[in-house]
Amino acid sequence: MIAEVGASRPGGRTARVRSDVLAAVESELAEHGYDGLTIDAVAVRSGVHRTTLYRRWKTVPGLLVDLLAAGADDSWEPVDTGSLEGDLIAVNREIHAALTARPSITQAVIAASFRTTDAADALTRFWEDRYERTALVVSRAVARGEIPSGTDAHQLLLTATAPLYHQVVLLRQPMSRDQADHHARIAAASVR
Amino acid sequence: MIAEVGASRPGGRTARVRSDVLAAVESELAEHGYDGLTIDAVAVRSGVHRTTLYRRWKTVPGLLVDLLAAGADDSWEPVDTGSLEGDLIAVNREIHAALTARPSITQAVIAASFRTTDAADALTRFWEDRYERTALVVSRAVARGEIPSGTDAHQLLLTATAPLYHQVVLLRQPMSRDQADHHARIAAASVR
DNA sequence: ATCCTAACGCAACGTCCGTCGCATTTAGGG
DNA sequence: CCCTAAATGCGACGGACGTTGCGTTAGGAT
Repeated sequence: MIAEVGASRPGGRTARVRSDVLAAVESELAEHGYDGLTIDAVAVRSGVHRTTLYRRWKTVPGLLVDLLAAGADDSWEPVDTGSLEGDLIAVNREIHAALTARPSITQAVIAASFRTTDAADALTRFWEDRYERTALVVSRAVARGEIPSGTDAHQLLLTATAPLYHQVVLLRQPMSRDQADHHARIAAASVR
Repeated sequence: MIAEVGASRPGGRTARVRSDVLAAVESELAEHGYDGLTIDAVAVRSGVHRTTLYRRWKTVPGLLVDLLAAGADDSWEPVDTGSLEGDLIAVNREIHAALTARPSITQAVIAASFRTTDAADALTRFWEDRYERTALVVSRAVARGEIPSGTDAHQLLLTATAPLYHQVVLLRQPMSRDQADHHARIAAASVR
């Protein structure tokens, strides 16, 4: 439904159609925002027929999920700054950048996740993967002897990252990079 | 558009229609969830005509906003437990209850806020009001001498409450009351 | 008790959205 | 180079959604 993995005919026109469509989605998103995102508009802009969009992506959330998948880096790892606090700050700055980008694909997918269970599941899986990978900063800190070995990685990452998401996505208020750093420091200090 | 404040004829049938409709919204929400919530279904269940719903509430998000307004307590105040940590735990438990209720009106309004700017604005105003009132726990703690007077109330409340919202609403994973308490304690400890 | 009009009920209409059947193109293998 | 089937293009259809004009009901004031 989403990925072209294992598709029987992934090359040539099919791939071209996909990239055209996803590019159109991003442009439409930038111009009209999520609530103004329409399958028809994407079809017109991309030059791909409506029916094809309905067949391959079904819904607007489906388009955004695929856009997220196309942009996801399978080899992503949290940067190693040499300290837990530094690592958490780096993580928060990445999230900050993703949420304040124009258009923010992350924010669009979040919005989409409230409309179809498919999108909700895709986003949940994406985040589970990301939080799992990010847990590396905790095990590195344990290895350095910065924090005790029993530390709950997820709770720690939640303390660091949740305020950022909450402030920007749900409270819909701006958050400066300094504030994002601040919450990373609080999280780092909470486990010392 | 939303509130009946200052309406020219708020009594009798009009009020009855409103409560019938809002009750139907809650029932439909419980049975079919937010994405299954339809104006037509609410009309049928409530016995109120479609046209009336479109005229008074316009959209599904409009219905949910009014439901939120109807349930909002204008005299709400955070409970005073005698300590900052206790107060924050109490706040988090209220949020926890609101998010895990079935149906959770809060979650439904959050979903609605991604569809219309009206709903987004209403939710933002609601939360601004709540966070402002909740800042009382911070000033009480300052008065007690628990924390320094320059403490940023919003950042502190963000540290305490954001993990709860993030885990349940965005990550869509369960959060125990103990975990909610835990994050309240971290927040309290972060300003000592 | 009577009147006025806000609020509601009702039916019909137009539009938008998603689907379906069929024709056409083209990727990928023989 | 040809053949097959997957993928796309195309037009039309049906249904859901929101709107509009008009008639009816009932709240609130005189």
